[in-house]
Amino acid sequence: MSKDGKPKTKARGLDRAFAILDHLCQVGLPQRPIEIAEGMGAPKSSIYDLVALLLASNVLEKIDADGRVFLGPKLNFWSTNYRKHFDLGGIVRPILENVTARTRETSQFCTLDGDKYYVAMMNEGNRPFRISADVGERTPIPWTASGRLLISHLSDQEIIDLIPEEDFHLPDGSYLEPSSFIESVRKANADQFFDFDSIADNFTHCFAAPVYGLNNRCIYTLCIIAPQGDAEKNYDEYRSALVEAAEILSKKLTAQTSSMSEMAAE
Amino acid sequence: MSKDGKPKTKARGLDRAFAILDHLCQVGLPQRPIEIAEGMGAPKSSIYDLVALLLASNVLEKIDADGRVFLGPKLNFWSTNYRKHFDLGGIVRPILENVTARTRETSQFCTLDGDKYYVAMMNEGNRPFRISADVGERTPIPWTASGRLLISHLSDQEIIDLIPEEDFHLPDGSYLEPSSFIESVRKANADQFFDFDSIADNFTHCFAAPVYGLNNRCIYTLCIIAPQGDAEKNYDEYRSALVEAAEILSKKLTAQTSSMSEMAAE
DNA sequence: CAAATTGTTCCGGTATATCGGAATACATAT
DNA sequence: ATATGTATTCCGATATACCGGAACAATTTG
Repeated sequence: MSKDGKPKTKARGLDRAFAILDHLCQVGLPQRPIEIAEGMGAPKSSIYDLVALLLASNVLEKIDADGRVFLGPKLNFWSTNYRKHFDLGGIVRPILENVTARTRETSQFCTLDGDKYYVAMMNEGNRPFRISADVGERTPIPWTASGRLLISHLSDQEIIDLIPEEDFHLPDGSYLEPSSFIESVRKANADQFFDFDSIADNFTHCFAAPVYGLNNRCIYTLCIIAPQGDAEKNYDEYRSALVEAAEILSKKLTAQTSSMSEMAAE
Repeated sequence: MSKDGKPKTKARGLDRAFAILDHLCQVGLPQRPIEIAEGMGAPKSSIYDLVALLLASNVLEKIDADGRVFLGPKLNFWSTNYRKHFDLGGIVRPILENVTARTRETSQFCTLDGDKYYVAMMNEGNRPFRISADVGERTPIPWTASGRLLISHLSDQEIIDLIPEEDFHLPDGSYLEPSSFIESVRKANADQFFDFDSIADNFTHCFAAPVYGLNNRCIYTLCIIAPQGDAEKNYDEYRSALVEAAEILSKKLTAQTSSMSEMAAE
């Protein structure tokens, strides 16, 4: 590290490679190596190297003749194995369907990726409307109801450290005080539930219930996105549907995980 | 590189990291770093390093207090994005269900990972029985009907180079001559179809039809696993059901890919 | 067709990742 | 407790990956 402000340290290939994958997720479209390098602010030659390596292992895939690449089939292979063991998909899908059947609203299965929230699975309600966040799209934690639950195991300081300053600036331009955000986190944890009028639009209401994994940490949430009128009218009904579904899911998922580690321990 | 037979070259972190993921897929259970190192025949200290890095980026996940790790939630995030764009899942699932509805047999969606075949999606038939290969399990290409189609774009030499010698030894102990395997590959390609009595057991029959991607390469297959009696009785019916489904799927998937690359090109 | 611009490959110096082996921590048996 | 065995961390030498910049190729523009 040099004496002035520039750390000037070489980035590790692994981290850069993963950053490429994250970058492509964010862009959501195939890109050429140079676009990736510029988009990430990374050295060109390194990105060319890494893209070639990732193509060779099929972690990236060449999409067109112009050299654009995107997430590759190897990821599908790994995730097929991941999902086989935790069986997200098989377990979660019917539960979402059940929630939507009971409430007729759009239901989602959400979790964290680093310091962001994302929707891992979605089940459209009977009268679908444009949802703020699409499947797989990373969204600032404070913008979401689920976010309150997903970080409730952290201390105040850890929360402050985790969440980037800019994520407290809500999409409507207003600023959410970290302290009042943390208050809502504590309340969500106490209630094992959180709901509020969506801050991404002004006509929907979000309900979120925690799904617990090992050592009772909330690792996923189930949530419902409903028009505010419906939400008010059916509040108790929706809330209990969601909480019950989340409890069932917690049991099923922890059963999975513990049976797997027992098998590993022979 | 030393003078005797030992190349003695350091492995690149990326490749080893990916090898760790592949190894865990193969084992199918959480493992401790030392088990991974020994299972892969890799240097211990390197594996400890890499496992720590992969844990930090959530590509691996700590499963129990003994330090066992397994595929992590980051893979789920990436694959959520992968699947969102290619929408395997959304497109393939109903097609498999349709095939199974028409034939009442177990249907599968298969592809390659490196020099091995695997089942990426499965739909159990109305009277399920134990299938030879589970979802996500890597199987030698020559053991499968789909394998013939998935490599049919390769030259004879490329096929020989790709497939490890030992994969021509079938599970029943017999040896399949590469030349006669290649013959069956060429026939499969000409027929755009392949079927045979399963070589993993002696009571099922496998049908496979090609799903084509860009430049008309067979990148996936649809297949049916049926009891031999049923297979014979309903041969034409099953075959056409599968071929029709595969054609529909080819169209849908290529439409996806090309629309994506058009968007990227603005 | 030349010039300018943009995209890709090549190359070499140096920061650093890999890996053998030693040191240490942990677990189990004596 | 002590001994024995196993798992993990630490450490340092050196092979090599990363990256700046030059060379080269492709594409667009005048």
